Amino acid sequence: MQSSPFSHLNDQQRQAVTAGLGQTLVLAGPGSGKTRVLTERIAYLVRDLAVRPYHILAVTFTNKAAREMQSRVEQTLGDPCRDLWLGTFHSVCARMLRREAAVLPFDSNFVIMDADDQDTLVKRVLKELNVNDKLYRASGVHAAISNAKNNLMQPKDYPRRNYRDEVIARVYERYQQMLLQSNALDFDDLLLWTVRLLQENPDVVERYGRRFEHVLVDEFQDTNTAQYLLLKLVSSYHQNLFVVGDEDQSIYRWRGADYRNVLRFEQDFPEAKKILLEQNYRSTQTVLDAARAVIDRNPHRTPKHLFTDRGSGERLVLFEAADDHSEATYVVDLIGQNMAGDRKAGSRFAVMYRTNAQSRLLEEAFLRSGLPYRLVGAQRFYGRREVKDLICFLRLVANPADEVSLNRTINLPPRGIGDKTIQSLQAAAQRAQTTPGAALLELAAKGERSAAFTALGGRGAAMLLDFARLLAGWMEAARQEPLPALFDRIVTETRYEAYLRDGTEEGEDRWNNVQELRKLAYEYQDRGLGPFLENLALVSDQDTLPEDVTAPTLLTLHAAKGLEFDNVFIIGLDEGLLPHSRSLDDPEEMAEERRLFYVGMTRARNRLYLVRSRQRSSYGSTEFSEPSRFLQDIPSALLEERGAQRRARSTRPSEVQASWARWETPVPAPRSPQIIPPPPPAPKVVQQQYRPGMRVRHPIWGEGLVVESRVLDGEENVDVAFESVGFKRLLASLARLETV
DNA sequence: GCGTTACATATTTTT
DNA sequence: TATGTAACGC
Repeated sequence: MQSSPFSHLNDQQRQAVTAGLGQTLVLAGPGSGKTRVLTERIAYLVRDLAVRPYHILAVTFTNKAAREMQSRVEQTLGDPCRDLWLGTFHSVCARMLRREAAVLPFDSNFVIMDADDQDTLVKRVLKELNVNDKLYRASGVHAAISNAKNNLMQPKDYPRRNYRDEVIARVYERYQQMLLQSNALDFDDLLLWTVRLLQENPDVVERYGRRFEHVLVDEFQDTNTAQYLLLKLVSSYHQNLFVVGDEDQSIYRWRGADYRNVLRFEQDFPEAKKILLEQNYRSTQTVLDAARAVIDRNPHRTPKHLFTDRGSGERLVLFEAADDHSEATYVVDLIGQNMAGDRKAGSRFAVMYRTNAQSRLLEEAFLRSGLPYRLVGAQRFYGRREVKDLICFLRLVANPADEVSLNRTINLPPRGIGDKTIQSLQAAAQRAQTTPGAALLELAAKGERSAAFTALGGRGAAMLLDFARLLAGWMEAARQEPLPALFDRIVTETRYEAYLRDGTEEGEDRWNNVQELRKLAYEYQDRGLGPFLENLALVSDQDTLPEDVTAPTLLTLHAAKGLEFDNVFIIGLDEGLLPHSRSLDDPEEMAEERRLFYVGMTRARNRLYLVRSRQRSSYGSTEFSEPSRFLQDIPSALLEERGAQRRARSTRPSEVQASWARWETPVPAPRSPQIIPPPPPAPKVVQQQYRPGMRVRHPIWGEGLVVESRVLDGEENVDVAFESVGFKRLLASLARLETV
């Protein structure tokens, strides 16, 4: 059937897959088949160019993407491809660092600290250095440190422009010291140390450079400075760097991601080939046009003209609810009606929102309606206290130098070791030039008669000795017994079960989570403790989510990236929420909010519902809100308005409107000018000249298509999609438009 | 050392 | 509103 091996690809995709040597930049719009391009490219290299998988490195951001790519490559090639080095940035780095630990200031069995641990550690340093933690909030300092690391700044490089910088630099320095003392790296370190490793060791960079004949990267727009440099280093020998991304889907700026790496790539490699994937296989043209109208307003991007052969499809629905309760009810009712009793149809729906807090009213509405739902993200399995507790016990066993884990577990469940005792242990360790963990183990080895024991003195010492013996026993068990046995031993010997199961329902839930974790440990019994811990640190929750493929999905816009659904609801389209109030004063952040909305819109295959509410309660108090500025950018020809205003005018409410009307609560009379609903359209004093669908010519921008035209304040406003510059809003009286 | 109460705080969270 | 943290008193 397949005459050519690439007959299933479009021209642009084929060009990308078979691109020659050197650097290649593939700008892939949403739904344009970028995963397919990446996997086909790998298969092409192996099958047609006889590149050994051993010489290929492919990097992604998520484990999910890595797994998917791995299995698709295997499918295409019909070979397990074990030598292919494919993984997330962080796992690839961890692997390299463990291999090359000989030239690094830590052991190959280092532990990886997650965001929680980093926070804990920052707090400890703030306390230790007597920093005013009201003025220097841990989260802010942590962010500053993380930012510095992402930009490859070490403590000594930290710019000290003011007193605050001075403080942060001091905290950073001590923080870094403590990590190394604990034989630990945080997420950012994985990247930072790898870059340093390659920069400072010519033989190492040459070894890896020679090995990786081809380097491929997914979601390139989300790379930070460290990752960008890493890619350059690792591809420095063969110079075959193939990156796929989309500036318009960069939504992790706040984590150091910089979509401008796309521009930097073009500057650094002027010879690079650039390929645009613009054919969309997911959405209707209406959805694409609406999304484009929104994203085209962002500066500094490559304009893209997404098209589809799926047809124009239905208009978007814009619904304005009276308050946030009816917003949620509207969504759930509509989903219920559309599912029409077919339980399995639920998976075709997704509800997306800016903040996790918004899921709550939705959940309540789902519960009331009796429909099942699937919530992505919100409370993270590994973040749960009891799960984290046990992970820390295990981490301590693997690496007794880990002070964060030691501090967390030493008095867990409460066994009479308080702050004071911990402090004296720390002091004793410092005197002996060792870590508290090592001091404990020594205590366990020598017992009551040791000098260390007497030095600690009194009741604290006895308690410490108890714990030290437990720890020593577990370490022995870790050497002798399989992982699940170690796990059980820890749970039993700490009486953790009794501590959790306090008779409450919550206690049972927590205990169940412990059982879940044990199951996972069981799966790792062949690989052992080290790999288990690394996996816990580097694997996200989405990977372990129980997949109920039949229920509607509730998720944040961030979590939605990379997914698609037949019907998408985006709720909370209000100023202050989307765009979020925190991004109002920074144009870069505002541009990111726009991208976030764009990502959400382009998840929809068929129908897109945009929902807002005139009033919503936050932190207990109720406030009025105005429609999101992004809504104005969508040509009204693409929208079907439903909801409060529309209902007032309509003589015969639709069934949907009738159903949500039950829940609607009366809107209090507006009291201040800014909450008065938009005025009714001004009376038409001008005859409309342009209609959607007409082709027009502009003296500068050339030909374009009228998407929408309406009369406002006696002026005809025309929205035109130009082939050259994209979307523009013009005044008919001023712009010298000609009809073609 | 531990449990209670008052109080501040509040995006997004691939790894 | 709800949640986590800090100070307080036993």
